[in-house]
Amino acid sequence: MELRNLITFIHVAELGSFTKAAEQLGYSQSTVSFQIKQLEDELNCLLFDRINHTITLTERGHKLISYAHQIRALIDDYKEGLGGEQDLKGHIHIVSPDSVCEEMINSNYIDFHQKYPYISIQFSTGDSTVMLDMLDHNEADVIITLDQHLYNKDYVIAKEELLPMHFVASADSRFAGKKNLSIEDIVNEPFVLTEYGQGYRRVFDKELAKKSLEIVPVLEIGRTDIITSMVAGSNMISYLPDFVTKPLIESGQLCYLDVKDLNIEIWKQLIYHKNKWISKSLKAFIDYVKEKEFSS
Amino acid sequence: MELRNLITFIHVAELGSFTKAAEQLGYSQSTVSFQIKQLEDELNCLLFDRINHTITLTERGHKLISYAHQIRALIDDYKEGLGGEQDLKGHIHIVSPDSVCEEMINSNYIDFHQKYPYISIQFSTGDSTVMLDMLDHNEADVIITLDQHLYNKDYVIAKEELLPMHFVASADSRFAGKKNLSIEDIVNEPFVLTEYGQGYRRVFDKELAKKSLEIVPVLEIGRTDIITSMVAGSNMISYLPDFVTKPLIESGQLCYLDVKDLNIEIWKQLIYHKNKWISKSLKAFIDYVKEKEFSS
DNA sequence: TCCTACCATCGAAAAATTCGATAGCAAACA
DNA sequence: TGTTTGCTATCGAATTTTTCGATGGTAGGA
Repeated sequence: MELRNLITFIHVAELGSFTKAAEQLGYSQSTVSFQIKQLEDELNCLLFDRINHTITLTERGHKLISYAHQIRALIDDYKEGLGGEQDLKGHIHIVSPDSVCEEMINSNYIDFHQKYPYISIQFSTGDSTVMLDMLDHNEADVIITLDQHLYNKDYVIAKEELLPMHFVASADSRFAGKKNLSIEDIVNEPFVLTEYGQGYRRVFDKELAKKSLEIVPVLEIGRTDIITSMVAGSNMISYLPDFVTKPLIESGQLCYLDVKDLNIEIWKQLIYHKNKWISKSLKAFIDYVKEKEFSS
Repeated sequence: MELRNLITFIHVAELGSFTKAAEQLGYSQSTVSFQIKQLEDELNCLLFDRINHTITLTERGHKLISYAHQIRALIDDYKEGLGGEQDLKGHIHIVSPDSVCEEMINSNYIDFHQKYPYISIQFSTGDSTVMLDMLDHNEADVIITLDQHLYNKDYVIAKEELLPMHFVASADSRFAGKKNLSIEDIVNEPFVLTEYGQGYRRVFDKELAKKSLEIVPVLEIGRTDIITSMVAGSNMISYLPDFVTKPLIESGQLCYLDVKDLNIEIWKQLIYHKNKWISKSLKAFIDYVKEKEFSS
């Protein structure tokens, strides 16, 4: 049974005429005859009595009408739903480094939820490798990386920005206020860094390696809030994105170290897979993140 | 949107694979690809994400699944309903002369209703001309005629029988018991007959005309129960089918007149239009009438 | 009686579906 | 590391289905 035939059937039944239905549908009359016959053959019963060139629904025809209407209604319903607001239901999985995740939840998520109450969001954290893998397996809808500048024809970069990075120490560190520090000056200090998997950590190590240097941190931990509070209360040094350290800088607990000779570019990138179907919900979310999470 | 594609879509979604769906449905894999693409093109959205040769339902795909299931369920439901008992719902319009109608209602209808409680029946009365016209306009499902033997390639005679006819008078009529009456003996007596439209009345008049005779009834009335009771209580004569007069003959209120020289054949025929779709209900009814209303 | 309106049917034309073959790609395997 | 396997996309050809126009028969109205 094909929908085309059911639609024709509805028209014929409503107009009580094959000919009129054909006109209305833009078919030839013989086509309508054929389509109805097709239905009748498949259902193995007559849908219309044809007596003296007048057609009347049979009992089964009558019953089919009601089913056909329901079917058509379902399809219309679905198609209408496609454009409508209720398309803003759904589930979105976003994966980002812990720091970004935390910031998002703290600053923006409530707003978003109020604006789109029917979109459910799953936040996960992961390092760049895992995140890209998740994109490849369609396990994440979008990811946010803090890493070197990524580019790959399989991915769409929805938005990106260069991320200021700083060495930070507690405000009363012996390096506080010193100008023109070199990386060599601090390379043997106790460091607390994010785990190696984290994008910017890897870039950091690699850049040091270029200078034949290596930093072995005394502590590695993903949670940047813990790192900053540790740095603030000890003589340890860390290397972190500005948005992480800013609050404690402003409150005077941390200070930047003026190290100029390490040239690292860390990008914050909002990425999804090029083959990903962007639902309305997802689009809303991406737009939201683009606007709120990225400064530019 | 065609149903074929929706069905394929359901299979693909359930199996999570174009290839497996193709096997299950007996299509080639390319056909399945094509069908899904067709759906997607029509709906102007992706139903599946295809990332690294693995497919996952998109949000819209997910929603479509639920609609598709509903649609399939409706169709299955209709098709199942076709064979089942619930097909024994319906409405039947039977038209017959008043006498037959009355007999049916009195003797058989209750039985039928108990056997098929969901079939609603409309009894109408009409004379032969009207009844045949109703068949031609699909206004009656079946008719029962009391008339000369009817035959026409457009009609199906479901059953027929020759109907004994008698002249009747009250038991104390001066003709009672007389043997070998001639039609001429009674032609000028007061007659009460059914209306002219009634089949056997017309046959009767025509047969008389062949003998250059005419009977002008003092009363014409369709209701045969009234005719018989009038005849029983007066000196009037009538000409009626045996099944109408039998009860009063048996109770001794009426008697047959022994008129032999009027050769009339009246048939009781159960007729429907050859193009009429015979629903299960209608078949049940026809079978019932064949068995109960016809002696043979 | 002619004319119009209606549906069924037929063969031809057009459109669609389907298939098989092929390619590209990733994952599993050796 | 290279090979095999399993998956989907795509292409052109073959096939099937759909559609059309023409024709025929019939009923009803003018």
